[in-house]
Amino acid sequence: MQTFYNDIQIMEYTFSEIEKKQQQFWQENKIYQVDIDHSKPKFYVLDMFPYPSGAGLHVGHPLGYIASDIYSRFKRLTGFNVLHPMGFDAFGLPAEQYAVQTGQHPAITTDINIKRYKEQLGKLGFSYDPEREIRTSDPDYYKWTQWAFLKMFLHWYDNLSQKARPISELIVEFEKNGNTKVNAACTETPLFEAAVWNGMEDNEKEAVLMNYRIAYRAETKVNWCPALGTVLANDEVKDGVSERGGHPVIQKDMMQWQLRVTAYAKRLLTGLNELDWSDSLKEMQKNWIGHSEGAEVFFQIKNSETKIQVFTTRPDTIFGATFMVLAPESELTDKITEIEQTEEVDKYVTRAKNRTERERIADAENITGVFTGSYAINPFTQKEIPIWIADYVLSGYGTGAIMAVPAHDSRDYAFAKHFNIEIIPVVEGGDISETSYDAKKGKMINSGILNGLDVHDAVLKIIDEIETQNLGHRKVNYRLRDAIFSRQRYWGEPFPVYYKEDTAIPLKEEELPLTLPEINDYKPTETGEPPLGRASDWLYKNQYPFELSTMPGFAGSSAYYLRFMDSKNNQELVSKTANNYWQDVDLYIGGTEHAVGHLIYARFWNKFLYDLGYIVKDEPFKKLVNQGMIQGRSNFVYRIKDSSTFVTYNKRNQFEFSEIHTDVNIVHNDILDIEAFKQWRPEFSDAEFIFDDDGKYHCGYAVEKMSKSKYNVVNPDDIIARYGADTLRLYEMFLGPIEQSKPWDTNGIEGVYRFLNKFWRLFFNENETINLTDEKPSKDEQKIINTLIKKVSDDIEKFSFNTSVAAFMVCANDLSKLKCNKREILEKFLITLSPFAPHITEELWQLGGHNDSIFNEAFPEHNESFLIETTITYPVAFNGKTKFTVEVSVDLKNSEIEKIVLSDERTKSRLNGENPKKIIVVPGRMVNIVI
RNA sequence: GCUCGAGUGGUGAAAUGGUAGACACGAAGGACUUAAAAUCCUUUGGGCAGAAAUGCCUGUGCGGGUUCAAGUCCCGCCUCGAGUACCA
Repeated sequence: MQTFYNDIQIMEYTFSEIEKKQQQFWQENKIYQVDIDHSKPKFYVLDMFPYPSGAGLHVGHPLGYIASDIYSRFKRLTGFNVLHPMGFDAFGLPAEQYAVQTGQHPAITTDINIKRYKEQLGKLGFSYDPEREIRTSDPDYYKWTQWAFLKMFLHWYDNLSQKARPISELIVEFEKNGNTKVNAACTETPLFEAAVWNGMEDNEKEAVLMNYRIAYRAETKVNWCPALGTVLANDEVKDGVSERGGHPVIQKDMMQWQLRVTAYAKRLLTGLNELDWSDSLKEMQKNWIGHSEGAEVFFQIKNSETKIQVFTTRPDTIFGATFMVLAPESELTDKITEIEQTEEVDKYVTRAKNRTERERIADAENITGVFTGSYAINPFTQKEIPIWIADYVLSGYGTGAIMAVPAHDSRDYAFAKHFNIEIIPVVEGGDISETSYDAKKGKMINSGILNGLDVHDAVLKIIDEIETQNLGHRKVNYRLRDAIFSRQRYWGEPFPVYYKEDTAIPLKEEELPLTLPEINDYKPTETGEPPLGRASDWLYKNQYPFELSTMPGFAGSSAYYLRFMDSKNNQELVSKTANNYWQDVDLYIGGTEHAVGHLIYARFWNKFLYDLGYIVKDEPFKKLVNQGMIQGRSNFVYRIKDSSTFVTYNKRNQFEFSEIHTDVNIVHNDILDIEAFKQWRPEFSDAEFIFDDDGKYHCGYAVEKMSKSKYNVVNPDDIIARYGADTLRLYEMFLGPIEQSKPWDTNGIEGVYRFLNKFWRLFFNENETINLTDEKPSKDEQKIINTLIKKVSDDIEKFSFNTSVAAFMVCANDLSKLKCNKREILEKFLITLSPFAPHITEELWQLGGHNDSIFNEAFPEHNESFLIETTITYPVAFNGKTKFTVEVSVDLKNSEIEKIVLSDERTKSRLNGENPKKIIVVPGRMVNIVI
C-alpha cells in the first residue's frame, strides 16, 4: 500500500503555478512585444485606458479588457500584426482631492494606484506590449498634449476649405483684406478693413486673433463647482451636480481657455456615417452635436432702428408668430425695454441670473416671463407683436431670441395661454384648443403666399422669400458648445503659456514640456487663485507669470491612441512611419459613459491633427464596442427588530424585521456562511439564527450598483486565487453578450472551472501522464473539432464570446465521451481555446512537446468536408407544430421526402384517411403538413 | 416629453422566419467512497392523463396582424434600463 501514491505522477490542474509560470515565460521571451512588420497586415485593438482609482479593480472592470484580449490573440493567430497596448489616464480629480485632504503629493498616490492596477491586470494574463505603456501624467507624455494645445493656439478654422489653417495665413489675409472675406469658425467679431487692422496696436491685434484661434481664451459662462473649486465641462455635469462627487454646480462668467470644437461640428456629424459603431452610440453623438436646419430672420422693432435676430427651424410658421421672446441675458434687453417696464424687467432679469441651472430645471413647469413694453413688426403680416423676456429661451443657443408661434410650438403655446397672447393656427391638421400642433405635416393656412402649400414646400419657399427680401438667411445651428479647457486645479497638464500684460504668449515647441512645479498645499490660495498660485517660481524666465489653471481630464486621453503607435519617440507625437503603418484603431472597447465626452474630444483632436498633416486618418476609431456594465448582486439578512436574531428569507414576514446588506463573499448560492458572518463584524459575533426548513439560512438578493457600501464588491484577485485567471476570463465571457449589462454572481463560476478541469484531463491517461497519440482521428472526432473551429471563428468575429464558451464545453464533453487522445484533434482544440484561456493552453502546448509559444501558431481553419452530413433529421409539423422527426438521406428530392413522410404511420394516424391541404418541404429544414 | 435598447425556466442565457430553452448554475435522485471532496449518470418550463413506455394541451411582457410556419417581421399598448431635456 505504501507505494501506491508514490507510483503515480499526479498531474493535477494546478492553475496558480501554471499561470505564474506562463506569465513569466511570456515576459522573459517578450511574446507580446510588437514592432512594425510590413510582411503582415496590421490590426490595432485598444481598450479605453483606466483612471487608476484607489479602490483597485473590481470584477466588472476587466470585462472589456478580456474581450479585447481574446480578439487580439485571435487576430494574431490568424496572421495579423496586432498592436494591443495599455496605459493609464493618470491625471484627475480623486488623487487631487486626496492630496487636498492629506497633503500627500498626487504623483505618489497615483504611482501607488498604478502599481496596484498593474498587479491586478498582470494576473489576468493580458497580451499588452509592456514596452508601450504610457501615463498621461508623465512629462514625456504630456509634452505632446501641450504640443497639440500650442498647435491649436496657432491655428484657425477656415469654413470654406473646412480645414484648420495657420494663424500666420490669417494675418496675411487681414493685412490684405481685413476680415471681410474671411469665413472662419470664430467668436463674433465686427468686420474691419485692412487699414483698420494695420493701424491696430499689438495687443488689439492679439485680442482679435484670439477670436479665431482654435484654442482660445475668452470670457464665458461656465459650470462652476464651488466644492471642487473648479469649472467643469458640460458633460461633466449631470442634473446640476458634478458627475464626480455629486457637488452642486452654478453658472458663472469667467475667463477660460476653450477649444473651438464647434468648428468641427459638421465633420463630427458626417464622420459618424463611416464608422462601425452601435446605432445607439451614434445617436447619442448626433443628439449631443444637435444639428438643426432653419433660418435666421430679422424682426424690426417698432419706432426703433434696432432689429432682433432670431433662429427658427420653422420659418414656414412665421405668419403665426404672435410674439417674441428674448433670453434674460440678452444684450438687447436694456435697449428695448420701455421706461414704464424697466423696474419689472430688471427684477425678472436679476432673479433669472441668480438662479442656478438646477433651480431652473426644477422649476421648469412654472411659466415665467415679463413684457418689455416694446413691439416688433412681423415682416410678413406687418402686425405689431409684443416682445417678452423669459427664461425658457436660452442665451447660449441660436441667437438667444425667438419668434414665438404658439399654435405650433408647445412651449410657446403654454406661454401664450398663461399670458393670454393671441394664437393663430397656420398649419392645418391639429386641434389647438388644448395643445399646440407641433408636427411637420399639413397644409398651410392663414399664411398669405404660403397658403395651400405643404409644410415641407412652405419651408423652402419662405426661406427663398426671406433671402430675396433681405430679411435673413438660411442657417444651420448646432447644439454642441466649445469645450472649456481650463481647470482651477493642480493635478493636470500645465498650459504652455505665459502672460505679458494681459496677452497670452505661447512657449516655443523646444521649450516643452513645461513641467508641474512643486507646491506645499493643494488647496486654492487665500485669494481664490488655483493651487498653482502657490508656486512662487511659476514664472517664465523668472519674469512673466505662467497660466495658473491646468488642462482637464479629457486632454490627456484625446490622443493617447496615437502615442501608443510610437510611445518612446521624443521627437514627434508619432512618427510618419509608425502612423502610416498602424493608421487608426481597428477595434476600440470601452463603456458608454464616454459616449459624448471623450469620444467627441478625441475625434475632434484627431481631425485637427489630420488637418495639419501629422496623421493619415480623419477618424480615430473604426469599430467601437461598448461592453455592458457589471452590476452588483447584493445579499441581505433579516434581523428581527430589537434583537440579534436573524431570520431566513422565507420566514421573515412572520416578524418585524430590518433588511441588512451582508458581504456577498460569505454567501454561497444565497446560503449564508454562519461562522463567517459572526466573524464578519463584531456586533454580529453573538448573532442567533432562525433557519429555513432545510436547516440553512437563506439570504435575499437584489441587483444594485457594485459598491463598497452595499458589500457586493467582488475582487478579481480573490476569484483568481480560488479558480485561476483562465476560469475568470472564461466566466466573464460566459455571463452573456458583451454589450449587455448584467449582475455579477460568482455562483455560476463552478461550471467553467469544471470545464477547464475536464479539458485538462483530456490530455492525460489513467496514469496521470500526458498522453497524445499520432493516430489518425476518426470521422466523429474530426466532425467535433471542425464544428468547434467553425463556430468559434464565426463567434469571435461577431463578438459572441458567450456562445464560444458554450461551444468549448460541448466539444470537451463530446471528446471525453469518445476518450479522444489524438494529437491532431487536441492540439487544434488547444489553439482554438488559447485566446480565451491563454495559460492552461500554453502549459498543455508545452507539455505536448513544444518549445515555442502557442501564440506563434496559426488558428486552425475548419475543413468543410468533415461537416457534411449524409442524413438529415427533418422535423415534421402539422399546421406549424412539430410532432415528430424523420431521418432521411441528404440527397433525396422534395417529392421523395414528401412520400416518406406521408407513408409514415404517425402521419397516417393524424390524417385519419383525409388528404392534407398542402405539404411544404423546406429542403434541409423541415416539413409542414397543413390539414 | 423626445431618442435608443431590452422583456424567454428558479438563475445567467441560446435560437440565418423553420424541433423554443443549446451551454451552464441551482435543485432532486443515483453510482463510486467507511465517509467526504472530486468525478460520473439520470431528471429538471408549466399543466393533464398513464403502472410505465409514452401521449395530449399549453408556453418567449400584453393585444392584434402578415405567413404553410413568428421569440424572430408589421401595427398598437405595458413595464424596465440608458441617453437627453425648455435647443426654438
